Amino acid sequence: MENNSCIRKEADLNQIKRCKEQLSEVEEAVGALTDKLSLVSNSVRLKILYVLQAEERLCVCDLSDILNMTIPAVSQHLRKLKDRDFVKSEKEGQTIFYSLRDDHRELLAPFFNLLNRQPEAI
Amino acid sequence: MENNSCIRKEADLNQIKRCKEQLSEVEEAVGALTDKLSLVSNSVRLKILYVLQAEERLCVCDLSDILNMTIPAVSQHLRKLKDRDFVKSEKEGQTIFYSLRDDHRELLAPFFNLLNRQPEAI
DNA sequence: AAATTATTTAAGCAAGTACTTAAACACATA
DNA sequence: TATGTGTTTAAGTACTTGCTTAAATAATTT
Repeated sequence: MENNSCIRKEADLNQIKRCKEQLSEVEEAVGALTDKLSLVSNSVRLKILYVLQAEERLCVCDLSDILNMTIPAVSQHLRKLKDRDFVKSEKEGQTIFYSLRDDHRELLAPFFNLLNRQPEAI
Repeated sequence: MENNSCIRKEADLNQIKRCKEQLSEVEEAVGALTDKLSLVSNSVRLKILYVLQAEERLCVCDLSDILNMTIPAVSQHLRKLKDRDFVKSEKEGQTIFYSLRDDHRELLAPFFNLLNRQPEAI
């Protein structure tokens, strides 16, 4: 990617410059946002977040049953969600309960709202 | 995934049943939402959407220059965005201009708002 | 201490993603 | 009609993802 010879004769160079500047300002924010969205854009993880929002807390075993998935599969999703501060865990005996953290409620709120409407709304 | 023998003795069966029911109601919506989020969760595509929102319209060549990527790489992202009704295209001579569609403005609005704040906001 | 229960971790693999390069296509101009 | 320009398409490939199964860990019960 060096041969930028493609630029049209009629290209608006000011527009291109402006876009580059605008993008450079949000570069970091774009990375932070897509990092989080890539977690939420998985249907299993979105379901986990959705039920946790409704139920306060659930253990790995509960989620495995609810989602009809193996324990390790669920556990691996939970780890990703925990690593990115979407959920927290608390141990009680040998059971580990997961619950939503407040960190990303603002990001998640519009999604939960959409889900609670008709599917056509999306 | 059949051996559901894991269920804890102390499991709240009503809670699990309730969760399953709630999930089955949003099943379709979850699929529709994650389908769209998986597009937006790519930083190149989010940048494309961001500049299109600010600039009304841009051609493939402009975007290639703005993003510092090859033309085919950009074109392939645009196709995905077009297939999912995020953008539309209009031909003018041999140049193809892309612009944002209104279809998913509601989904995108919170992201653009976040990007226009500080990176810490995300 | 041994066995059981709840969970995590690790290795392996099939599928998906995003790029690259080369070729094809469509329109415009010489 | 040949050449150049703007774009798409296709094939190949490196990387990532999300599952599976098996083994490891940790707390509880026998």
